[in-house]
Amino acid sequence: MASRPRMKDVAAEAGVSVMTVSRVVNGEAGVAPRTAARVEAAVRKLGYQRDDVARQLRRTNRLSQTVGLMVDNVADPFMAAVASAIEDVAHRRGNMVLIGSSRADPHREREVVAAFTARRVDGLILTPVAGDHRLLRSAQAQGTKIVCVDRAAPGLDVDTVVVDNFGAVRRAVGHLIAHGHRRIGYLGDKREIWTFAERHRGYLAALSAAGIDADPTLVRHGLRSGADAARAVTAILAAPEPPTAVLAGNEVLAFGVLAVLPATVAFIAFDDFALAAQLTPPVTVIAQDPVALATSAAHLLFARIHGDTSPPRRVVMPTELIPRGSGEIPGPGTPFPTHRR
Amino acid sequence: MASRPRMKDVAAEAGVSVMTVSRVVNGEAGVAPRTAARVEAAVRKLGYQRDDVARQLRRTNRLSQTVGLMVDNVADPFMAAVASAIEDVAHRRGNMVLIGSSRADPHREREVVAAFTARRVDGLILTPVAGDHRLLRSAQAQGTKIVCVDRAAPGLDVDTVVVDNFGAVRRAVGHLIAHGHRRIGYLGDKREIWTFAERHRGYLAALSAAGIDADPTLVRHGLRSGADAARAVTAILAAPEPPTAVLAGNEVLAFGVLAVLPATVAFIAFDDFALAAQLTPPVTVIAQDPVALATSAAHLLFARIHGDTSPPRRVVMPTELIPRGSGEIPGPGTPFPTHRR
DNA sequence: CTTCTGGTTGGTATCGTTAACAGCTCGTCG
DNA sequence: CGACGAGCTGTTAACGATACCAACCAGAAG
Repeated sequence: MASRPRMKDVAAEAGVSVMTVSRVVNGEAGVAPRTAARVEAAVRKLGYQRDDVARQLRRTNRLSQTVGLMVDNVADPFMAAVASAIEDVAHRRGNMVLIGSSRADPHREREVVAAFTARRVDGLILTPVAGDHRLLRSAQAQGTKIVCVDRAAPGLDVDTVVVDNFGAVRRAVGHLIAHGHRRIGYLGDKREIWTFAERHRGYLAALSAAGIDADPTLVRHGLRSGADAARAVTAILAAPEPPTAVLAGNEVLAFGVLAVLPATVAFIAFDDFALAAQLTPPVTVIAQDPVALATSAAHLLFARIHGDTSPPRRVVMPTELIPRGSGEIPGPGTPFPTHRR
Repeated sequence: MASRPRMKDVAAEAGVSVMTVSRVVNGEAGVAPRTAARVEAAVRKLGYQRDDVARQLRRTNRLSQTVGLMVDNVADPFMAAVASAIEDVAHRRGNMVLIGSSRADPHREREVVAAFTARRVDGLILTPVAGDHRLLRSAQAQGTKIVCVDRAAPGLDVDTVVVDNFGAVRRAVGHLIAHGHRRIGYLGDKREIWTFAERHRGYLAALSAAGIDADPTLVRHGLRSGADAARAVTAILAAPEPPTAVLAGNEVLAFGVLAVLPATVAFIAFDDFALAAQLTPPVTVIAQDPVALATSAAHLLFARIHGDTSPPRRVVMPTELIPRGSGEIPGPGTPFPTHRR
């Protein structure tokens, strides 16, 4: 197994110094065309490839051209779309993406962030779990740029790209109330996650605005999978006073709910998904654009890496309530169907 | 903005040499407890974190504890599941994952692989696009371990974890033929991709085994999105002699097809997906297990990184044809419905 | 003929860490 | 009481590249 050639091997082969090889390899000016050609021939002959590890160590700015992306779980379609969009922007800018999953576990989140900074990434894009931001603050103080996407990190002074989760859910639950529902179930992921805290707040605000007492037995937090959501909604529906409408806090939970929910119960899901319009009834959703969210976050991050020192921004992207049918199933509060079924 | 503390800063703070700091930071034996405690206090006080870039450069084995994962497109749910499973195994083994997308573009594939090897990753997990494996062979010769997952790389001598795409599609198309279909559409991604070449071969083999002449107008290659698939199937159905059954080569294409396919046309999709059982009719699928595939690939890779030099293996994981209804819609060849509808 | 300029090229130190080895301080044993 | 080994700590030289500066060589200018 041939070992990797070094610059000095290329230099020997081409009969020049390593400095000249360095200049040619990095496309710097000031090398005679004949010399450069000889070096290039040697590079090809030996299959030389610059060692970016050594390079990063020596360079003045120490840029690694690598950013870290910590998501909750890449298998989640929303996060997958985010990851894909970020990789795309990074690729266009000649950067690579290190990926890590927190699985909503603060301990694992710390491990992942520490591993990122130990590798001296230029920046971090995070969907943070709640909690202790000491590590992030220290990374930030040492020059690592940070952007939060989809979830804010209260108490941390960083660029953040999110949607108005509170407002979107308040409107969606208001929509259900307008269709005659008074007992509405809420299914969400961990309440410590900013996004779900906001969505739950929106749910409560809509009920309160309509003068409906919130019934805590209709609410389930901490659901991490479709199976969790299916169990939760089954349990809620089996109760003496079951809800007539249900809101699922994200796409993954919606999949679980849809496997068990009777078609008579109204339903709205946060996040649009591929087959929403093909189901019976078609599923009303709160749509957001993960690609736009992620692209915006990536652009913010690269701006910071390249020296933008303006105050942290919070970008709020729009959501859209798409009525398709499931969210317009009338509730007991309206004796007659509304104008739209 | 405080700059990052070095080992020498910690050494000065603790009143010891950098070697002692190195030993403490790496948990090596042979440091007096009192000294270690002083160093640890200094580490905490300064917020020191080891620089893995410098460390990797100096260490004898040069392991970066980083592997590169090149998928076609992380936004694809199948690839997202693969990425998630690989990240999970890597995390358990104290490794990180660099991610890159080829988007089925051989040029971009080369760029991504080159960026991985320039960063001196310990290993690569690839879903390769067709073609030229010179770069991969050279990376391999220089000690980078390589494993292919979901797609084989003919001509490259590496561990490979795949399913029997040929056999699975042959059985699925045979299933459609057994239900009376003779005109069956095939929708696939680029034929240069090994997996789709195999699936298409399986399609042709099933037709041929039943003595049916393959009609090339029923076949579409190179479909990269649900929208592509929707257009393709619409066109095929508008032809004078439309198919009575359709096979979609993967999940993403299935989503597109299902948005436009009349419920009278039989349908089978490669890959199981979340709402397949909730559609009308429920969708018959060829299920495979992306998590098992990826986990197996990751284990193979880490075994290689840790010195396994046995001959390259090819692991073939099972698929399962799950009849749910859409694939059992009878065709014109059976005047009476089969025993199952 | 000397000096200067601009275009090339090379030498040396260094990035932050670890490998290898050297040296110091004890306590202990012959 | 001197030597020895165990335990601990420090010194030096890399790893593979780039930053910085010095040196060289034409040809042009004085």
